[in-house]
Amino acid sequence: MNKEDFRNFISSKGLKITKKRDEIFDEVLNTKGHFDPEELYMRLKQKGSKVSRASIYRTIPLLVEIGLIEEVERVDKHAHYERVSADSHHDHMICMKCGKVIEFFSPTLEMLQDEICQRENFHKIRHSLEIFGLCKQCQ
Amino acid sequence: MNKEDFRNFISSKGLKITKKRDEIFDEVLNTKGHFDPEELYMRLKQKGSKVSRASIYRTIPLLVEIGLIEEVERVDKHAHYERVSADSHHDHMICMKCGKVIEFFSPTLEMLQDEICQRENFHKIRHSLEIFGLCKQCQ
DNA sequence: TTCATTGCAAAAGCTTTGCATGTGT
DNA sequence: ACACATGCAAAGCTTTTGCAATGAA
Repeated sequence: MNKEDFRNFISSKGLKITKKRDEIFDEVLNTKGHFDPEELYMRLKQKGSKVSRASIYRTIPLLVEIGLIEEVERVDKHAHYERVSADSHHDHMICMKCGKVIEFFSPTLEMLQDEICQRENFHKIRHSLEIFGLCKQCQ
Repeated sequence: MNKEDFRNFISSKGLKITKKRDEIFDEVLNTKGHFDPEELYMRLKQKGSKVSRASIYRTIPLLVEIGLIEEVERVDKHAHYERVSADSHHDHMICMKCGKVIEFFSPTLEMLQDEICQRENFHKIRHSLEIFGLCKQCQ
């Protein structure tokens, strides 16, 4: 996923390539870990961008549609997103008190899932595992 | 979990056993599957109850605390709850073509998760595993 | 009597939308 | 020029809260 893909996608939908969309795309591309719309907005503001919250909210669905990000979880009452990176799948532990998200990856766990799917003749494409509980600090 | 437990819990917290709390408790006890606060409110209204939304919102945390229900997922932008039934946890395979849901349970998988959480000092309360792909028929 | 509880309506917080203006094609 | 995009402020929704009245212990 690079800017070229993004632009082709935008064009092919009959939409327009604009400065604001570019700024948002770039910022998300540079983002590691989770973010919510407000954080994204603030980060752009700090960099001197003049985007509005409305544009953030209007662009996020496009980024989801093109597969750049996905909605992870609504911890409190707002949405959280995360960049999809083909090379680094991982699962999540989510603290029910402070909302912290701990990413982890377990090859054994992945293999186990593959086995279970084989047994059921289910062709696995992707999965999502979220463990809810209390982080070290909040217990 | 029965009304006796509920009343003891309420009393032991120095709170009061009221008609409204009873009504809400009864209604949740009779609920199968997921619900959100609005649905619960409407169902009570239809049965002639005079509860207010405020009481629904104020009582739900008590029901969560006593373990009658748990927050399942914020699908859209509002909270969803589900009655806890100790005997039947399971995970899901979801067919991306026909939408079929296959439930499964793997003790090994559960144990593995417990281990991972221990390693991170994360106190696990619940989890949700969803595998997306194609079922036997749809491949 | 004494606090907790309730309902109401107002407030709060996140997200969406109408509209006039601006901009890519 | 035309259609889509943008910002702003207002509206929408779910959830929370202050307050006066009510009710349980």
